[in-house]
Amino acid sequence: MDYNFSDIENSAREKWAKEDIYKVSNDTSLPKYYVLDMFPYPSGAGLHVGHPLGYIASDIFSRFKRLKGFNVLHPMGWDAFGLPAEQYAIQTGQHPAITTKNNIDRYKSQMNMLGLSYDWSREYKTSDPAFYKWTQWIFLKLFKSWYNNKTKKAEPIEDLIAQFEKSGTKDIHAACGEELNFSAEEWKGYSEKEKSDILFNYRLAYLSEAWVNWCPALGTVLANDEVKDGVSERGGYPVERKLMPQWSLRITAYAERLLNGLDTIEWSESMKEAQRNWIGRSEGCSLEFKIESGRYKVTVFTTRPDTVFGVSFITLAPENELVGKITPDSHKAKVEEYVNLAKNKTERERQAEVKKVSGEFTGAYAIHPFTGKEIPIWVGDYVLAGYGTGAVMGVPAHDSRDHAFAKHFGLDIPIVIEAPEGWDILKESYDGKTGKCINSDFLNGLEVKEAIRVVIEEIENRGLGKGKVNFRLRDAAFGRQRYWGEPIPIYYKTVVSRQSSVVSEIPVALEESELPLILPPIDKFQPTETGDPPLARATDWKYKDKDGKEYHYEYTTMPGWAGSSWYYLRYMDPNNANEFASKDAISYWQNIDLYIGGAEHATGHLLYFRFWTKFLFDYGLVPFEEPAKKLVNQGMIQGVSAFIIRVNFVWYQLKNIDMTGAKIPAVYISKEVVDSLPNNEIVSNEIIKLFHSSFLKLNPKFTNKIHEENIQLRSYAYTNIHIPVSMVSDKDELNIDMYSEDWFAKEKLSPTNQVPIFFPQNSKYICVREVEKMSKSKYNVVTPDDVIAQYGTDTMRMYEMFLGPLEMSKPWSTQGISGVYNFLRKFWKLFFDENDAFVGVDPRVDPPTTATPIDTGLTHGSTPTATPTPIELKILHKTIKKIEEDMERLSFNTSVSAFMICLNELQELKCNKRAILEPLVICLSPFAPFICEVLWSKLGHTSSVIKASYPKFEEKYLVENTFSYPVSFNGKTRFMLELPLNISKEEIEKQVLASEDAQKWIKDQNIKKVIVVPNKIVNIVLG
RNA sequence: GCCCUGGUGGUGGAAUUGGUAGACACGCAGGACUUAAAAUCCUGUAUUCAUUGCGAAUGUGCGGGUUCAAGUCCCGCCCGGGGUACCA
Repeated sequence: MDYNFSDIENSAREKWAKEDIYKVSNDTSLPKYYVLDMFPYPSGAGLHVGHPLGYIASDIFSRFKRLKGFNVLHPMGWDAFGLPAEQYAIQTGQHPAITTKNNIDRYKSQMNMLGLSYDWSREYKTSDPAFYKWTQWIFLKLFKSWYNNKTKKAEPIEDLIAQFEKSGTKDIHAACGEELNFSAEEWKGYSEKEKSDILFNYRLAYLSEAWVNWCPALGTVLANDEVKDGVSERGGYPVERKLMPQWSLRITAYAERLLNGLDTIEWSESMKEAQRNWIGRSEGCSLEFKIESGRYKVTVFTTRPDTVFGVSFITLAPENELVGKITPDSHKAKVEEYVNLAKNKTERERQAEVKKVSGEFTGAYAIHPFTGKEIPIWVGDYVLAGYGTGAVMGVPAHDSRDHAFAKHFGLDIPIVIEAPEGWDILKESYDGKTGKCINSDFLNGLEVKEAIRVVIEEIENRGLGKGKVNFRLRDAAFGRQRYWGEPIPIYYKTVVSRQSSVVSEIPVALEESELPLILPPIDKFQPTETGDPPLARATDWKYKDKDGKEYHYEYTTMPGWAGSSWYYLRYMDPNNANEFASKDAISYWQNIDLYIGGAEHATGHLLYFRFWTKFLFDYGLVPFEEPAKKLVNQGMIQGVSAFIIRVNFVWYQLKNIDMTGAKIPAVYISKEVVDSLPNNEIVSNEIIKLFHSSFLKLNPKFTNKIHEENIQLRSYAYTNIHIPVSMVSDKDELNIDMYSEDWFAKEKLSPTNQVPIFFPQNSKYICVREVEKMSKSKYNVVTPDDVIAQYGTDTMRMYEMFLGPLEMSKPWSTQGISGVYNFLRKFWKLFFDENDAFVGVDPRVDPPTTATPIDTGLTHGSTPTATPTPIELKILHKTIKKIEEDMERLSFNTSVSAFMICLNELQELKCNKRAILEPLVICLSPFAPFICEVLWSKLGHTSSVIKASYPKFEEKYLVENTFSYPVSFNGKTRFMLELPLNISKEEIEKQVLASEDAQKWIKDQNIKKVIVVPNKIVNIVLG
């Protein structure tokens, strides 16, 4: 009986569907284990071969944990809100909900094809009101909270209001936008609008005028992590800086906890580092400089207060409010011109001009707090408005940017640190190097580290500033001028101010009972003519109060990362209408034990979902501070693209069609062309750019082939590569001719269903191979569908694991897939005898004598007739142990090879004993569930192999009484010597030295030393 | 620039705590079966030299070092991948 993967898959699928095998219960006494994949945004392209890498790994691990007796939560859902669906809607008018649904269906069928063991009864999509009700609910919770720096947690805003009413801002240590000072009386005197504005300074979800990343092409605001190199991550459109009212989340309040929490979780070092850098904690102090005129003062933040005597100027950010206030009339025109110029620059221009020094003298001077000297105040766009105080003290001798600035404008460069050797004091910053203060009054002679401590003390004593910790992390922009997202549950109440009778709007939160605020239908997805977000188009979408008065809702929607910030909790209790998840469900499942997903979410999702978890923790809504104990980032499977540049093609008409009904064209490359391919065909990006106008990009199958064939150019003759006709559609430009069938005859090739593209000997071309992220626009996408159709799911699963370590990125290639396929075929054959019947395995004897853990669901018999030999048992238990160890460190590639080794050895012994093969089927089942399920039932089990128990490893079968010692001389291994295990070091040494082989190597040389490491090695040092 | 990663045969990769480098697989070469091909099976396969057999030397990006012993640890470089970028 041959290995027929499609029959096998069908029969296994049928069985699982009947038993609803992946259903997970919350109500169990078993220990829990939570394995989660980052849920995907279902894009139009479907899954490509890169997606399953993580899914397969987590699936194998889940199945393994189940065999080990855990109740495993392994769910999947959909991150359904997002930009692409809306962009598509704008272009086509098709509602994003429809596109999204179609895409989800496609994804789901592909996932099922991969045999992923998700409990689909827990599936949801973030765009479903039953789900986003709770996203809105958490938003409201944030809106109604402030962060108390004293208790280090979020607290209800009512408590803060109560304190304001009692004693104003006295003794309040809150995370806030700016430090405010008012008394209880003042607070009580404020208008409703003023109170609302003040509270926004403290709320964790707040509305404020903020500099945002505005993307005109997308018509929306983007978060910092959605902007790359000054352009939008999605689409690559230019991004500008714009001041506008903006919903934000006060993630900065959690900066310290987000940073410290990293030490408690098992994430890769690079991931933690990326988050640490993004949070960017730096210690230093604030320092005030009085301005000459006396009315104003500048506060700077510095990490190097020890260099305070080296300050020769102060620079303000162009956006700093002080600029307008302190600039004397004599300098006003020039300064304003500069400020406007700087403000109007796009992010990209600003970044591109990083190395260009620009600035303007304000005409104002500050007084040095220690020397009393006058210091000129400048404006410069190298100072960022959003970081620290938007002002820096210029220490040109010890900071490279200040140095460049001073040099450019001819300012003084006083040296205040003695440069130790190896430290280019003008160019490099201080990073743990040592140096002593000079020309610094009371700091003279002190080490940098010590000087920082002393000077901060002095600054604090004189009331000039205080030691401070600054974070690079900014609050997260939370509003998008978009339709396809969660509506923000806020409406705007109009109020008339008592004093001025000015009408203003106050944002008011919906009541919990009014949730969800449902996304209304709209006719067009563009912004309105007045520039309002698309939601302003919604008709009959108003908040009505008790008196029937109508107010408009917030028009912006939540960003893509809102739903994903808490989604992992919903799987625990997905249909709960009263809570985001019940307390019982959360306390059973706890946080994620293993989280698998792409590393590209390092500073986005992975930071936000830690933030939301900590927030929920503060209210006792979840009993843990970190959402994921262990995180593994699967590597990216890259696409390979080939570029054929300046080439003449010869075209052959399609004749046949393949089994799916599609025409399969192919490409032939002549021997001459291949022979002349440069060995190193990977040309740098520079060349690609140079030829950008004249190359044709080819489909990945073609590319893989080029990749493979180049390796073996010597024996290379011809290759045929499938290539979609659409890919060569610009054939006119490529001078493509029909080619005759004679040519095929001559070349001994079959022209059936092939479109040959011929590279004549004299054509000029360059072939370039490029490895990059798979993307539809790059024509380098390979879907798992084709691979599965050809080799089956079990092969696909094992092959993706066999490619290499999970975390490593690698280009996709099917080179080597036959190794895995052959393995499964041979494994299958092990169960059948020469007559192709499933009698190869010995039957069991009726009636059962003893119960063993592996005979769950057995219909007949229990004791195998054939007794396994010690060597067979050794092979089995060696494998059981190895797989278990590899699982612990998620080393799936080595487990696959362990199975191969095991099979090779059993094949050698022609072993077909039930006692060996039955446990092996269980071990292999997480990797190749289909074949194992079918073999399992052929072995006589009625229940699924999924319900089996992982075989118990028995050390006793591996015990050896001899060890084969490698004996080396001066570190070089010369021969092996088999010795008993239980003899002493001295005895080993004696026996080794006495051996014939050793004598041959020693001859008359002097033995200096003999190192014996029991069970490892013997090394003899001669000389 | 800074931070993180990685660099091992023709290829993907293995070597888990410093202890036989190259497991496993692909590819390739030779052989068996076959009219032939495919499939399958067997043998070989790091490099160089030697080859009648035995062998020998070199070898984990480069240069040093520690050690009886280094792919693994230390110092200094080079190259690839990812992140970040006036963060004071």
